[in-house]
Amino acid sequence: MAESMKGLHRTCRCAEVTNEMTGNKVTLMGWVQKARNKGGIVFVDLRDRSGIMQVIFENGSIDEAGFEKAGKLRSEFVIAVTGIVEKRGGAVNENLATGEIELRANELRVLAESEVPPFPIEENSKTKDEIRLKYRYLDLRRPDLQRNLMLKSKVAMLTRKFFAEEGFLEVETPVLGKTTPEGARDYLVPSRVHPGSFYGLPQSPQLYKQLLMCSGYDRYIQIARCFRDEDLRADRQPEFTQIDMELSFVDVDDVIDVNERYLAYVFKEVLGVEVQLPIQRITWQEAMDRFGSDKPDMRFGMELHDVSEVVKDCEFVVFKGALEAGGTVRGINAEGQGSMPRKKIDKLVEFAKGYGAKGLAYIAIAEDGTRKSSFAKFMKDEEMDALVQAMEGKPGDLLLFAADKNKVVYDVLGALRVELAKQMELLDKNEYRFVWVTEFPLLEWNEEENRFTAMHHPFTMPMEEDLALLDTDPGKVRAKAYDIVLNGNEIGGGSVRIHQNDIQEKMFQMLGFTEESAYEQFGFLLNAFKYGVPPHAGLAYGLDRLVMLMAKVDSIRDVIAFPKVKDASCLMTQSPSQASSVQLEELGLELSEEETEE
RNA sequence: GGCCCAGUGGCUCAGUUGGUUAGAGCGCCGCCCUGUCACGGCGGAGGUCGAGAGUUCGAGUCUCUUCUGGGUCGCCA
Repeated sequence: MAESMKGLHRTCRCAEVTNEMTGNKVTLMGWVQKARNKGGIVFVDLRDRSGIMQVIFENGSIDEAGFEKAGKLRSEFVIAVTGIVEKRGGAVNENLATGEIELRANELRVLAESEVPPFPIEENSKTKDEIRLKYRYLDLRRPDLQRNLMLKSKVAMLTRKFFAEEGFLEVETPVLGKTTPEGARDYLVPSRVHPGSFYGLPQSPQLYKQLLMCSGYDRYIQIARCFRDEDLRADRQPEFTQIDMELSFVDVDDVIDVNERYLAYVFKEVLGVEVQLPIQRITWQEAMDRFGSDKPDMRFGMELHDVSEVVKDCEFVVFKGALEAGGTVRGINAEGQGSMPRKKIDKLVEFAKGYGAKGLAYIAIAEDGTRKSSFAKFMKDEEMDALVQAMEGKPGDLLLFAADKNKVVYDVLGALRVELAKQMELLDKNEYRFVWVTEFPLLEWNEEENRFTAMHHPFTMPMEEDLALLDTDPGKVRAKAYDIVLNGNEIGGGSVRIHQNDIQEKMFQMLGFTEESAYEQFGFLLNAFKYGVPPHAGLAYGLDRLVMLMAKVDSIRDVIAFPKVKDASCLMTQSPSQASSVQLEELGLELSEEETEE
């Protein structure tokens, strides 16, 4: 039976009781983590988000009724205990911050009883996600999730503090906005007042922050909710949070400067990690050539080697064919993996096929220097020697090669490099290696739509020295766009924006917009730019992804209080759910028969 | 939309070439226990093996379909 807490005030949280408070009378409130009833004495581990305090109930310290109540405590009961902080009578528990003390209870109130929870409320849960997410309110009681959310809160707090001190203003932008077909799918919100019309939820506050620059706000920041109706991943949720910023009268270096100081500040304050400044910068092209990825993990080597020149005269049709088709042959050296069993290599080949490879050629070098290779029979001995040498292959190494169009070669070897690093245990979550990737291509050819699309977004400024290429070879134009990459994860990205009408018009042309369609979608921005737009640039971080790495967890769900599952539904609330016919009617919406049957 | 992995008491798992009554640990319930903290002792309850169909004398085990969750490719300006 639930009792009232009337007349009681919580003194502090459980683990905020210190050794110095010995002898003090305190009142603690929290959840029963564990009750150990020894018959004449009852121990209770009392838990709240600070941690655990052991409470001891003993006849004499507490009245008969209270002692009897203590004997009936069960896991997850919510209780209030008043008592005296004492040095422990028994052994010290070194696993607890409060391990040298305990609370001798004088009074106990059961504020709420609890049913037996469907899974253990404990650290390092082994319970499957499905159950944890259905009972997320219980899952969130677990210390690791509580730590993650506290960490996230701290990061957000320090972010606001840092940027405020740097002269940034926090401004809110609308969640109900204009839908834009470019880029990710928007979530649509039907308008009741305008039947048949829809708001779009923001994929990011991009256009609004540029307008704020037009309006003279100079340095803007927002911790903004963003929405993308795309498929989920371990590091992607349909609803997520960006640390979004924009600055006026700046160029690439200014944005990078303030942001690397920000990262150093947050990592120092939160994790005690020193980030060496300046953070290394590499161009997109270099990232692709060396790591096969635009978000290279710099914690290990295993860089790509272009061996096209070395194999250009060989008779191996796979290499020959790729080169003749304008592609390249590149390889990586998995050092010390030369004795990898055939089965495991076959798995790597399958893995590579998942990234578009037709196959994977390999040379395994045994400790005695003998080679096993999938393609030696097509090669002269001296060609093999040259190839191994080009790859810096030593006895005990495994050399893996992809031959194809450049994009495929990059994708395959880039993914393979990371996969091998995982298998070889080269990835240490305590190591934080940042890198700026700069000079991204401005445009990307879209096979499906048979046109260029913006790699970043249509307002990204081309590099001045490449402007002439817009007419001759648009695919080669580099942009003033940059990503901040941490341990192989894109944690943020941004660009200098176009603020010149002629360049913006050209850009829209390249993307296949007519003047009308450009104005229809982005007219408010283009008009705003007619009235004096400062040069501006910005950046946005994925806060959840950043915190995920800081918390050293593998899923973004572990740093979001109420995440969604793979099909973007919520196992706890059962959202999304059907709307009533009254709601639909008000919105002027009608469902097809197929949809109503469900 | 494609591919891969998993689904067996509340939780985590085992279950052999298809073969009697499906097991374990933890948790739960009852009794006992005054220094436990992975408490201990004794006793007990608890299972449509995700669902459906098929093969078979016989299916947790094999086949097909389907559902749920996870990972991933596509997608994510």
